[in-house]
Amino acid sequence: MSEKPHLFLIDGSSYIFRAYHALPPLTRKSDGLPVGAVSGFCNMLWKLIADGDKGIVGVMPTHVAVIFDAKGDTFRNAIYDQYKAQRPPAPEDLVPQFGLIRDAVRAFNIACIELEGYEADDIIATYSEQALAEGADVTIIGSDKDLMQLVRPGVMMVDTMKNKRIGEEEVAEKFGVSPDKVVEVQALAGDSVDNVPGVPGIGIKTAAQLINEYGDLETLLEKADGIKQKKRRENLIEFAEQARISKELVYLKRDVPLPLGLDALACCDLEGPKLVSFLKALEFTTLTRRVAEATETEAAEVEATSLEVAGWEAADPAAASESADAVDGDKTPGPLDLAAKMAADIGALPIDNQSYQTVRSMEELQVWLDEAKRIGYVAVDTETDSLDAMQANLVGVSLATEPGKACYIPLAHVSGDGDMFGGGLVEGQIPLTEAVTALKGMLEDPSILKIGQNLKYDTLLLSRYDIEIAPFDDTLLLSYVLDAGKHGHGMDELSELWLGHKPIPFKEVAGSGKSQITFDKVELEKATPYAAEDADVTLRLWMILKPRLAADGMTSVYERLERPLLPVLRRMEKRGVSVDRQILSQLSGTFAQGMAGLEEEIHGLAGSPFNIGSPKQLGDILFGEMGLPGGKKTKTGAWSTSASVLEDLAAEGHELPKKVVEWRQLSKLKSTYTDALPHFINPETKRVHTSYSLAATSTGRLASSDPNLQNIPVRTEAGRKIRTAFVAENGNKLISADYSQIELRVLAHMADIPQLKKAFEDGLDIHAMTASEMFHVPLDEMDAATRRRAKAINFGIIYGISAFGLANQLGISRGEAKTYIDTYFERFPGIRDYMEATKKAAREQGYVETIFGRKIHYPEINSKNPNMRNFQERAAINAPIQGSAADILRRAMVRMEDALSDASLSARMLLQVHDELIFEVPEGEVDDTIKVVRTIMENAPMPALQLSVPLKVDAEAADNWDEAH
DNA sequence: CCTATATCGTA
DNA sequence: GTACGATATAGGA
Repeated sequence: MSEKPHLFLIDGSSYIFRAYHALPPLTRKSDGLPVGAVSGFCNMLWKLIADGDKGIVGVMPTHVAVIFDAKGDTFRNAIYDQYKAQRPPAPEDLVPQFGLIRDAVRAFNIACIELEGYEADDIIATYSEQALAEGADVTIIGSDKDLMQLVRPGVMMVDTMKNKRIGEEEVAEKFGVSPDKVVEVQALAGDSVDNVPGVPGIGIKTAAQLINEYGDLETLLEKADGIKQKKRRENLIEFAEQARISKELVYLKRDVPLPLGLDALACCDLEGPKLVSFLKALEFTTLTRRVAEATETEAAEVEATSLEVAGWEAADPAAASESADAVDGDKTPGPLDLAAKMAADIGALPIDNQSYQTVRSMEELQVWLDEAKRIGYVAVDTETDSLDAMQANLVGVSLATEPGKACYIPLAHVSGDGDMFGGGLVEGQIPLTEAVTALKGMLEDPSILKIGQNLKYDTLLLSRYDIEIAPFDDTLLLSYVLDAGKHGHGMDELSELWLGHKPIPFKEVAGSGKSQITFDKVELEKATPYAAEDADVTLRLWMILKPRLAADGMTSVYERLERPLLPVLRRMEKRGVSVDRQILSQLSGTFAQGMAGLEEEIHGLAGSPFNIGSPKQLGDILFGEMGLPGGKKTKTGAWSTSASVLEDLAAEGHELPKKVVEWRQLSKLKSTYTDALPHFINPETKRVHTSYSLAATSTGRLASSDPNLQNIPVRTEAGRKIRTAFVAENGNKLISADYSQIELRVLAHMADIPQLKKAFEDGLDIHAMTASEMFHVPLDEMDAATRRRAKAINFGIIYGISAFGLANQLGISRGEAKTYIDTYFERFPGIRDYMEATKKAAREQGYVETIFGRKIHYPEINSKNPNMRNFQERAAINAPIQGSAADILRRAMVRMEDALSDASLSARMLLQVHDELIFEVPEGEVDDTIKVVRTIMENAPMPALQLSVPLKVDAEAADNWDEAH
C-alpha cells in the first residue's frame, strides 16, 4: 500500500448532456424507452475502467465517485436570481434517463453523489481540496470550463470524450492566465451559457490581459479609473458590483458538507453479474458482451434487472396494436405511441421544394459540412448520369440536416445547348475534385452518421471516387426490416405513405423515353428542387423510421443482417465476375442454328409461317387451325401454351408442340443469356457487375438484376453450357460452396421433427428417407420414382403444400395428392403442427418470423377472398423457412471477408445464389479457402443460435462455374 | 411510348 | 404449392 492514492471525480451531469447530444437522438430500448444518454454514459465508464492505466488518464484510481447536480435551486440562485435562468428544461426523452444513469453508476459499484443546494462542481471542488490535503492525486473526468479553476499540481482534468488531458498548460491556453486566476477572468468575461453577467464589452482575451496586468479582480476594480480605453473604463466602474457577483457565481465552493467521506469512495471490485444484469435490462448488447467477457460472467445465465423508470411506463407490446386503433384520449401515451407520434409530427410538416439552396462555392459548402459535424448526422444523396453505379459519373450531391433544410451541390452539370458536342461546364459550380475532397472528410468522419436511401448505389459510386462512407443508416433497409410484406420501400412510395408528399418525378426534370436527358444536362434551377428534395425526404423518413426500429424490436435484424451486408454486397458488385465473350457468342451461333432448323420444321408442320414466340399466334395454330384439345386456360381466358401443356400434347404424339418446346428453350437461352450477357461486360473492368438488392424480396432473400446472375441455367445440358462462360482469371479458380438441403434442415429444426433431424445427423438421403417413411419401402430398395414423389412432397411442404399444387407437380389426381399429404402428416405430425401454428400466428399478429427475428407481414391473411387468403397462408408457411435460410447465408456473408483475410487468404467472394456462394481464388489457396468458407457457412447461425440440425456445405473448385458447381 | 401478360430461367 | 428477374409480344395511349 505504498502507492499514492488517486481519486477520480467524474462530472456526471455534464456527461449526461454530452452523451445525449453526441448520439443520434433515436436510441431506444425495444419498449421505446430512450436510452441514448445512458448508453453513452455506460460506455464512457466502461472504457475508463477497461482501459485502466493504458487509457488516456494513464493511472488506475484507488477512489472513484460520480458527481451529479441535484434537482432544484442552489445557493447561487440566492446570490443572483438570473443564474442559469435561461436554461430550457431538459428534453422530454432525456428526463427518464437521469435516474437510469444513477442506477448505472451503482451497477458499476461506484459511489454516486449529489447534494441539494449545490452543483456537482462544488462537490468536486471540495473533494479535490480534501484529497489533496490528505496527499492524494486527483483526476477530474469532465470538460466543464468552470472546473478548470481547480487544476493545479496534483489535480488534472481529463476529457474522455475528446480524449484530451487538461493540465495547467491547457488551462492557461484557454483562459490566458494560470488556473488560480481563472475565476478572475470568468468574473470579468461572464458566461452567456450560465447567464453569468460579467462586464459588458469584456471577453476572455481582454479579461486575461487585464488580470495579467493587475493581478486580480479587486485590484483591477480599485484601479479601474486608470484604464485608458474610455468605454472599458466606464464599464468596469459601472459594472464593478456585477463583476463581484460574477466572481462569486463562478467560484467553486470548497467547503460543501460532503455526504460521504473520502474513505467511502474507495474502489470496489466490479461485480460482473450485477453489472451484466443491468446492462442486459437496457439491451446494450455489445457492452453486455464485453463486460461479460471481461468479468468472466455467463451472460446467458444472468437475468436482466427489472427497471423502474420514473416518468416512463413501459409498453406492453401486445397492447400496441390495440392502442394504435384506440380512440384518442382514453390512454396515456406509451413508448410505442411515441414512435407513432414522431411519425405524425414529422409527417405533418409540409415540404417546400422551392426553398432549397444551390451550393456554388466552397464557403457555402463548408457551412453545410460544419452543420453536419455539429449535429452528428446528415442525409446524403448523389446525382449521376447513369443508373449503373459502376459506370456512372458523379454529377452532384445533395445534403439535408433538418426537415426542410436541404441543399444541392452541382458539380458536373453541362449546358444542354451545344447540340451534339454539348456545352461546357455550367458556371458557378465547385470544381469536382475540390468538392470531392471536402465531402470525403465528412462522409468518412466517424462522428457523422450518413443517412441515405439505397446507399449501396451511392457508396459504390463514391468508392470509385476513393470515398468510403461510414457510418451510415439506410432508410430503404429500415423500411424493409420494419415493413416487409406491407408495401414497397422505394423513396417515392415511402414519401407518399409517411409524409403525404409526392416527390418531383424524375421524368419531370429529365423527360422520358427517347427525349430523356441525363442529369448532368438538367438545368440547375430544375435540378436543385429535385435533388435536394430527395435528401430532405430521406432525412424525414429516417426520423420516422429509426425510432420504430427499437419500438418494433427490429434493431438486431437491422444491425446484424442488413446494414453490415450492404458494404459486403457493394464489394462483390464492384469485383464483378469474368465472363468469356467468345464462349457466349459461339453458343449464340449454335442456338440460332438450332432455332432456324426448328423454325422451318414448325412452319412446315403448321402449314404456314407464324411468330413462334407469340403465345397468341401459337395458340391459334394449335387449338384453332389444328384443332388440338386445349388443356388449360390462361388468366385472361386465352389458351395456355405453357411448357407443361405443350409437353402433354407432345406425349400424345404431336410433333409440332414438341418442336416448339425445343425452340422455346433455345430462344430463351439465346435472348436472355448468350445474347444479353455480353452487353453487361463493363468496358473498363472487362467483367460483369450484377446489382444485388437487399430489400426486394419479402422473405429476406437477395435479388440480383442487371443482369440477374441468380437464374443462370443449370438444369438442362444446353443451358449449363452458359455456365462455362463464367470463368476464373488466369492462375485462379472459381469455388462454388452451397448449402445442402438448407431449407429442409431449417424446417426440421423449427418444426422439431425427430426423424428428419436424425436423418440429417446420419447424413442420409433425405428424400429417400421420406419416401421410406411414407411408402414403407426399405432404403436399400428405394426406386427412383418413389423417391421422386417424396422429393416433390418435401418441396411442397416448404412451399405451403396444397393438393392442387402437388397433383400438378406429379401429374396425379387431386385425390391421390391429398392421400399423399395425409400420409405425410401422419408420419410427420410435427410438420402439420408447425404449419397450423404458423398460420395461426400470421392470422393473429399479421406477421411471421424467421429464427433470427426477421418479420414478414401478411396484411391480407384474413382476407375474405379464399384465393387471396390461401395464397397468403402458403406464403406465410414458406417465409420462415426460406427467410431463415436466407438469414443464415446473410450471417455467413457478413463474416466471410474478415474470416478469409484473418486466414491470410486472398479469396474474393463474387456471387450469391440463395444457398450458394461463388469465390475467385488463387490456385494455390483453393484448399485452405474451402476450409474457411465451409467453417463460416456451417457455423453461421452461431453464437446467436445453435440449430438442432447440422448444416452441410458442399464446395468444389474449377476453372468455370459449370464444373465448380 | 408505356404497361400488362405469358413464359421460363434460378433456389 | 414459395421466392425472384428478363424477355418478347400485344394492345391501349
